[in-house]
Amino acid sequence: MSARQVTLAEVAKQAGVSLATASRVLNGSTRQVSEELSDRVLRTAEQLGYVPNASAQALARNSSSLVGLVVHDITDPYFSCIAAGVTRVAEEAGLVVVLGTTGRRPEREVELLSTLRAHRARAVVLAGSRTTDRASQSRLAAEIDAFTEQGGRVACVSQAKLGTDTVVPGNRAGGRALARELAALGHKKFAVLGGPSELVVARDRLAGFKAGLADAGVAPPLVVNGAFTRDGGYEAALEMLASKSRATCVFAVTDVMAMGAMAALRERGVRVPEDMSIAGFDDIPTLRDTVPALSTVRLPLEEMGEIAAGLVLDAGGDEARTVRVAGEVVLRASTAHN
Amino acid sequence: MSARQVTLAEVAKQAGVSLATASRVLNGSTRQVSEELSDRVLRTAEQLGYVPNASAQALARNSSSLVGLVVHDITDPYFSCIAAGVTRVAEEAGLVVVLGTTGRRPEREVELLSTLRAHRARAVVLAGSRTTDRASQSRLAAEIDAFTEQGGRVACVSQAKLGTDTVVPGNRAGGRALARELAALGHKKFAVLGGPSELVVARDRLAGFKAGLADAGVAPPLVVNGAFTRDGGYEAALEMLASKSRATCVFAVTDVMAMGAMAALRERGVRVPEDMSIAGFDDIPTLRDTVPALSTVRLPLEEMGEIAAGLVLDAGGDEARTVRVAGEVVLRASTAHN
DNA sequence: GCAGCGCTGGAAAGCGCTTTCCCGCCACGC
DNA sequence: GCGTGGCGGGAAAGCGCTTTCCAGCGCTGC
Repeated sequence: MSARQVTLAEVAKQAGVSLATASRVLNGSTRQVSEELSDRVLRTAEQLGYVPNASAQALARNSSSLVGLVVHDITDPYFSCIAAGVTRVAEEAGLVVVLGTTGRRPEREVELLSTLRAHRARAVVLAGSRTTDRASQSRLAAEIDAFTEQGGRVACVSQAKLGTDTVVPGNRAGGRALARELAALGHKKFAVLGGPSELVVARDRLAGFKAGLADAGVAPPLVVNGAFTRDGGYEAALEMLASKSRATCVFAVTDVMAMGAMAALRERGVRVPEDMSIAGFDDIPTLRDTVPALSTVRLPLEEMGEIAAGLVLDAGGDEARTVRVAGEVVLRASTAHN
Repeated sequence: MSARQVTLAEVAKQAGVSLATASRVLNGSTRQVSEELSDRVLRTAEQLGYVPNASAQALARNSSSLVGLVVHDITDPYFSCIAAGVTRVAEEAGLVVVLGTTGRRPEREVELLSTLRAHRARAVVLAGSRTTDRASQSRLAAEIDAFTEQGGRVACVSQAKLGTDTVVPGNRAGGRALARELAALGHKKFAVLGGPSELVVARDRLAGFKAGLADAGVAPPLVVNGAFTRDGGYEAALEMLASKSRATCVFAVTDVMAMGAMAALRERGVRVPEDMSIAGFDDIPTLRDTVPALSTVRLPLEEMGEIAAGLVLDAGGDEARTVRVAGEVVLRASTAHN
């Protein structure tokens, strides 16, 4: 037990140099160290199995090698893809990712940010979807300020307007383009399975979709709201069916919701796409294996994670940068002509 | 900018007490502090917005509030479910989860463990699958030793024999039970899409499956190895079809592989389950939405994550504990009588 | 020949917290 | 009345590192 951790001081003594020199060698400061000493230090460090104490470094430097990542639910493919992108970039930069999950509770987001601040995380990627709730928005904004004032950087995925770097998917444009293509298939009556009305992402996609229908001269859709999850889609689809709407095409604002909706349709004996067409949004990887294959608006999820991590990691200017990524409509077997 | 972080010293001065007292109040040491002072400290801390510096605490206490979680690929539902379980428990315990992804490279696992050690992580959950490669095994074992000697705890999911706490799913038993049930459906010729031959999990499941077939007096299966991924399953299935085996039932050692295999069968016009039955292992959540629904061996993935986190977080005795979780055969639409 | 410079090495002052040690105070027992 | 012990409070010594500051040295340039 307790084979006391090797410290820099031990390495220095062993190598016969000062603490300062050892530190300079082992972390590559701006200062030069003669090759001879440098070698000696490197060698003894190696031989003693020296591992720097990250907490001590963080304390001395007043900045750690931690990058925060806040998501609602890591089992949701949307988030796990973004997480993959973020971790890849962070790990390449020699940083370490701290994963926080909110379970979709806005106050958890604030707590997590505060924890991350306590840990002097260098940066945070907020991948949760923004709500329109005033109170939680302002608490979040306060935490973000506290975080940035302390020298940390914050980037958001798909939630602009917080004064931070942001990766914004073309939610509105994607919804609009999708609506047009669906209308072009000849559908006249649409339904939308929307997310909770306070979620900005859901609202944007819905608004875009409506605009697209309007472009095509099609009547506004029936809108049914549900939770932003697979089960939410399932419930919403049942409700839609119960409403006796005559929709021939339904748009779920999220692929996960669409999956739930398809399950509901299947159970009720509604054939896709013969009886009803259905489309989602995001193009999560699991879509590849659904039958029929789901039409959707493709978002480069992992890449979005990478971009967010990139934004948050390179110093950048003072002002908030925004990177827009376009969604691409992908029609597959789940949507047919009407 | 730089609204210097509030320190304990400032709180103490402001409240008119010593550093020691402030510390004792704000972290609940064994020592008592009079209610009056305590109140004063609490109040000023609140009012100044004091957030303790986690690095400093970690340094002073020589132990942090970090818990490591090492997985191969966070987008794989198997791992993301385990991750969900681990994060839930960790967050409840007021700890913070550090996510590391290996991309299935054993040496990455060692690197990550070393990083985690540098951060003085309190514990680590290794969710990757163990390989049989000697060299990487011993390097990993060395890192694990270093980690535990430094006071950290390590738990593994599904990889026993490393001298650590372990959550072991009934891979062998599950495979065996599945084979029996499948044989009971009347199938005589089986194929198995196995993972890479050096993965212990894959081998165990395969071995169990073979044993089950033997129990039922059925001939040994054709085994095709592929990567432990969706695409690996796809490729393996194609290879199996090309081999002209007369198998009527195929077992993929992983649900993700089974998904890929189903895609391959679909493409080749092989109907499931009419032409061929197929079963997987794990029961990842996405299975709910495949058509036909996939038969599998259900593992309580999130719970396994919770158990692992639980093991690693409560001190426990010195000796390695092992928790076995049983797999439960779930027959669904993808398997039919022959 | 000497002031001045650039460069390398080391001493030491922190970084923000925890915890030991010590001190003074009070209640108690004799 | 005084020694004792318990208890609440504070001073200060670290925890392991980074970084500033200073000392020494060999050069260059006038």
